[in-house]
Amino acid sequence: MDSDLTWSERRGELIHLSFMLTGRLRALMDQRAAELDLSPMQARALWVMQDPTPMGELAEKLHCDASNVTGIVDRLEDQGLMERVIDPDDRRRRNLVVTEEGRARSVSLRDRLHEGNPVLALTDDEVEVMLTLLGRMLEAPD
Amino acid sequence: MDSDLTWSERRGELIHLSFMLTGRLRALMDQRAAELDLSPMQARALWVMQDPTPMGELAEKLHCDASNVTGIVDRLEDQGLMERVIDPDDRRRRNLVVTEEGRARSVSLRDRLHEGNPVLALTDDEVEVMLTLLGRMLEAPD
DNA sequence: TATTGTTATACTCTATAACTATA
DNA sequence: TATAGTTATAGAGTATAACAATA
Repeated sequence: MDSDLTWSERRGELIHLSFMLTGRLRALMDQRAAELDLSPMQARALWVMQDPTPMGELAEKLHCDASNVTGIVDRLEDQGLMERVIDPDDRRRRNLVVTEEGRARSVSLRDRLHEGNPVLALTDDEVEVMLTLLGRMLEAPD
Repeated sequence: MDSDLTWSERRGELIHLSFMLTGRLRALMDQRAAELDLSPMQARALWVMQDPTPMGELAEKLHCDASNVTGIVDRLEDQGLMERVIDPDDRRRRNLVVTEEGRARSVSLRDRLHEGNPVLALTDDEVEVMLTLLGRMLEAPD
């Protein structure tokens, strides 16, 4: 069916454009993070964190191996932005807690991510539509 | 104005969700790339390339420093996926050309990026809307 | 025995600065 | 002098495998 081919092509185009947007947003995030002395992964850790979060759970949220999280959290701890707290119920587990300073840094990052964000090109109505579509794309399990 | 505050919050939510989608798409890209023996940056280079592209232009498209491109292209050349061709009009310039094998690898990657892509959660009509909105977000200069 | 997290390793990515060769 | 690209360097991210502590 011809129209089917067209739909397929449209989806291909959408996938391409979504990766182009991803590249832009990544560049924006990394640039703003660097202004705040945060490496890309440190920034993403602060971005996705909701304390308390065990190391392994943070690894999942960052889409990387658990062994990497050790170093990333080490450097965040060095900056006093995060703390490891041993879970009293399971002493193997380290619950990550964002410090007050870490939360302040996270808020600064969030504010800076508005400036120059491609999302600002949308009208208010389009923002609503986009929120709905993003919600549908993200509701599927990871 | 109250409604203004709401719009601002909506945009904040949209920015947050767009970065969550970015994280998902990055993980998907890196995973599929690895299956094809491509590092994340090698995959992105193939993804954004449109030959012939000088080194510096590829650096811009990858949002990274020009010095990094040397190594990335070295490794792509090692795999026979790309070639440096000295520009006859300006012998300082190296034009990058994707080889036939490189193009095949690129097509494989594109095909694999459809499987498990969050974009598949959208209906055909929603895809059309999303294409329009993405186009508006990306039309502004980088 | 299984799980949580760390360490060791080798490779890739990263920006900065100094360099080569062309223009 | 200016530009295109490379090299050197130091730091950060990456997966794999082996390990420690705890369950």
